[in-house]
Amino acid sequence: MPDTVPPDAGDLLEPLARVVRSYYDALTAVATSHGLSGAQARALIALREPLSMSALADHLVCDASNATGLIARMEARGLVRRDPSPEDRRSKVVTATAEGRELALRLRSAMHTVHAALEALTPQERTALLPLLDRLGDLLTR
Amino acid sequence: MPDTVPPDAGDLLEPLARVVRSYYDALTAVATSHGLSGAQARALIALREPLSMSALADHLVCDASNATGLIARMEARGLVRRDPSPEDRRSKVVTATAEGRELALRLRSAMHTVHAALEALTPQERTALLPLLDRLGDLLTR
DNA sequence: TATTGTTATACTCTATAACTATA
DNA sequence: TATAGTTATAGAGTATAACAATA
Repeated sequence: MPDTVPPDAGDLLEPLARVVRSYYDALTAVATSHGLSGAQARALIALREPLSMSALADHLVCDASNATGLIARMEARGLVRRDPSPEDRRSKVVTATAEGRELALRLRSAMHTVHAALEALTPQERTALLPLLDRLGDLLTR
Repeated sequence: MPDTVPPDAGDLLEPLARVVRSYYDALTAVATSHGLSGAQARALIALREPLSMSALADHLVCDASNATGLIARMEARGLVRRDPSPEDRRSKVVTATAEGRELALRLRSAMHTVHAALEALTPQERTALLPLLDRLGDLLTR
């Protein structure tokens, strides 16, 4: 008779919170090491493809006026550009500059802290973890 | 021959990010539904026990002047109290009021979104998840 | 009339520097 | 001298309301 009493939800909450915190700490450390706020890092990562101001605000889940200020600061720093849309003269297209794209690349690749932790798992652990994470994500977002 | 090719770290990153995002969304939704900012919620949760201003700033990992403004706003709202320390006349002790403690209770118990998702796992899934979360937390924080 | 983006305004969070009172 | 807390100041992120240009 193995001692496999299933843990209750409370037993899982603490280690889950620890994983979440570590994940966020790693990501914000990367952003600030490149002199970016979290909001700016998120915007830059979203700008893989050019986006209109409203599409960007939707993506960042913030008000359009907020996006205006955010992008204005990033434009002043040379990370993005705002061009008039050729299709709709009300609209503007936000594009990452070469410098912005290069920084975004470093931001993405510099998620290596989290990536390395996942690499350090054994193949068995990885195989076991994947469906559990999928399931948990489904449960949390439904 | 089962198709158990172990997933690489990239395969795990996306579902992990989804879990993390859902977790944070749930927590901030709880805080804002009670009219609290994230910083205020964190402070209130930290104040299970009375703390000095500097101990609170340490806990929140922010500057002391930041804690002054934060606690001043919460004090104006009747959530906390600042009393002179009887031991060190330079120091003040921050204590949650009855209203603040009641709100903190609701904040803690209202983590039910995450809790419910964990409850919805099968006993087998919970048993499998716990050691993996522990291991991942260790890898991320070391 | 509705939409896109901006400006004006205001509040919170955050930090640095200078200050007071106390140790 | 060093520490605890505050104030003054500044900048970033956030939202609401009002506005111009365009659809």
